Amino acid sequence: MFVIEIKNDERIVVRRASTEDLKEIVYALVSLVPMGKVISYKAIASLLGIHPRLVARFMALNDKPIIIPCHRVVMSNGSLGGYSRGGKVVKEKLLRLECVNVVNGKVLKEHIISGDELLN
DNA sequence: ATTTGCTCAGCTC
DNA sequence: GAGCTGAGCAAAT
Repeated sequence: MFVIEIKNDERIVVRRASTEDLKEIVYALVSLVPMGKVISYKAIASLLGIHPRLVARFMALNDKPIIIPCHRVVMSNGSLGGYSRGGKVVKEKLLRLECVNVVNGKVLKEHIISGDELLN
């Protein structure tokens, strides 16, 4: 993954994406997930060619708790995964508020979108 | 459904 | 630089 940067003097530089870059990109992607849908850590990770755990880490760091809907990111098998602010219980409640069905601690398949669908 | 082994970026020392 | 720790994954059981 690379980023293209345009400097003030109009020079263009291409460099490998730094951790900070990736973090921003991940947040941007997550905020694209619509209400009533969720996406997996893995889907995001494979879009960017990074490890799913790194995506999870970025969620945990989470600068902007409300603005970035990290509750819409779940495990690839539908299990909830974690949530730093209140745990799974809160995460599940938030999802329910958005009309996402959670059964036995798992999000139903129909709500899970792929990376491709996200980029539509 | 549950256990097991793999993973790799970040954190700590 | 080496070792530990996960908001995970996938295969085997």
